Amino acid sequence: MLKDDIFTGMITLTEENYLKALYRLSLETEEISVKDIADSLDIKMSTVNSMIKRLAEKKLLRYEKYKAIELTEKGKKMALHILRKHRLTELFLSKVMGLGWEEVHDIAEQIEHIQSDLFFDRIDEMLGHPKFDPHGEPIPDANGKLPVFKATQLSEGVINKKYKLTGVLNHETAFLKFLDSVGLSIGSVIVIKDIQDFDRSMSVLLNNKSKTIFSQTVCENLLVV
Amino acid sequence: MLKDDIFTGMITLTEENYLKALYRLSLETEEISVKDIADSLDIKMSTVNSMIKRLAEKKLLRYEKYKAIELTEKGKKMALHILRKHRLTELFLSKVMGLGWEEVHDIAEQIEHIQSDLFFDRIDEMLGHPKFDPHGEPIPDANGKLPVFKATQLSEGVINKKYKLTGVLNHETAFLKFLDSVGLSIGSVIVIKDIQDFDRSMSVLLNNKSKTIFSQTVCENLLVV
DNA sequence: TTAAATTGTTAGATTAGTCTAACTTTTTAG
DNA sequence: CTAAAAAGTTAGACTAATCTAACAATTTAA
Repeated sequence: MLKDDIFTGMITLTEENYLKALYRLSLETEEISVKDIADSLDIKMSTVNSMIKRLAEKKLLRYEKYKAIELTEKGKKMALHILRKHRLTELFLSKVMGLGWEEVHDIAEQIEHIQSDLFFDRIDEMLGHPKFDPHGEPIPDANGKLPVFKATQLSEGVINKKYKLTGVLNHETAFLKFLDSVGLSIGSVIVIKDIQDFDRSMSVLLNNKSKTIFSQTVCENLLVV
Repeated sequence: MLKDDIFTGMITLTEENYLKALYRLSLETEEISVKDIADSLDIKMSTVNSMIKRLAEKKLLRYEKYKAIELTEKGKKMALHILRKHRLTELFLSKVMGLGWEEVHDIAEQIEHIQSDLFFDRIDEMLGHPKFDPHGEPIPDANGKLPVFKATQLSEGVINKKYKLTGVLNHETAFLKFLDSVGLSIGSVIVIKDIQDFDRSMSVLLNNKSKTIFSQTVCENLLVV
C-alpha cells in the first residue's frame, strides 16, 4: 500500500491544485519560482518546497535546488485535463443550468476534481464539444490537446470573413443584456460588412439576418474564431 | 486557527461520510455499534473509535464507552443535507444528463460533497422539486425535513385512486424499456381500474389515456404516491 | 563589490485520517 | 457460570499537507 499512488498514477486533490497553478503560471512567466506558486496558492514557500519535491518524484515536474520549476509532459497533460474539466463545468453551469457567470467559478473549482470521464464527456456532448469558454480561453480536448488557435477580438477582424462568437471579455450585466437585445449568443455568426475609419465602428451582419453597427468598444469585447 | 471548525461548523469530507453512514445505519438497526460503522465504511474499528470521539466533541453524535452511538439532531440534520444532495444529484445525472442509473451512484458520491446551496437549489428547481428519488427513497427538503409519506408499491394500491409514479424498484434495462414502451415515466398518473384475484394483476389507466394490464411483478416494482 | 533584501531550504511541529498491535470489556455458547 | 469469541479501546506509528523558525543562497542596489 505504501507509495501506491506512484504506481497507479493517482493524484490527490491538493496535487491537482498545484498542477493547475503550475500550468497557469507557465503561461504568464518564463521561469516559475517557488514564490510564484506560494503566492498563487496562498501558502508558505516551505510548504511549496516540500510539495514540489513530491511532485518531482512522481515525474510531474522537473526540479533542482534554486532552479526554475517546469512541468513535465505528464504533468502538463494532467494539468490540461483538470483545466478541461474546469472550463467545461463553467460553461455547463452557465449555459445548461443558467447560473450567473460570477457564480460559476467557485462551484467549478470543486467540480473539476470529480473523477469520471463519463460525466465530463456527457457535459462536453451536451455543450456541443465547445472549443472555447466564454472568456475566449481554449478548452483542451479529451486527449489534453489545445486547439491551435485562440479566439481573437472581433475588432481585429477583416471584412467579409465569417466569424463565430465564442465568448466575451466584458461580463457586466449591461453588456450581456445588450448582446441579448441584438440577438447575439455563443455560436452566433458575425460578418463584418464595413469598418469606419474615423471611430473603428463596424457594420455587421448577424446570423445572416439582421444588420447593425457595433462600436469599437463592443467589437473589442467580442471573442470570435 | 486551531479548532476553527468547531466554531464555524465546517466539516471535512471524511466526517460527512461518517455522518451519512451513521444515518443509513440508524434506519437499519436499533443500536449502532463501532463495528457497524467500520464494516459499512470498510475501515478499522480503531479508526472509527477515534473519529467518533471527534464527532462527539463537535456535538454531531452522542457517545459513551461501550454504548451504542446516536446522531444528535445537529448530526442528523447534516446527514440529511448530504443525503438530499446525493439523491438530487442522482436524479439530475439520470434525468437531465441522461446517464444510466447504474452509472450515477459513483458520481453522486463525489458531487454530494460540493458546497454550494445555489448549485443544488438550481438542480432541485430543474427537477421540479422532486419528493422521491427513482428508488422510491424520499428526498429531504432544503430544511432537512423528510416528506411524511414514503412511496409505496402500486401492488398495495386500491381501485380508482389516483397514483403518481415516483420511482421503480427494478432498474434492469429490460424493465425500464418496458415502462418506456407503455409510455410510463416519473410523474405519470396511474389509476387502478380492476384487480384480478387469481394472479393479482391489475387493469390500469395511464395518464388518463391508455388502458393496459400490469402483472403482479410489474406492480410490485412501481413506486407510487 | 559588498551589504541588504529577497528568495529558497531545512528541521521540526501540528492536524486529519488511517493503520497495527496489545489489551480490556461485553456477549455468547457450552 | 465461566471460558472463548466478539467487540471495543488505547497506544503508538505513518502519510499528506500544512505551519513556524532558523539558516543558506541568490539577487539587487548603493
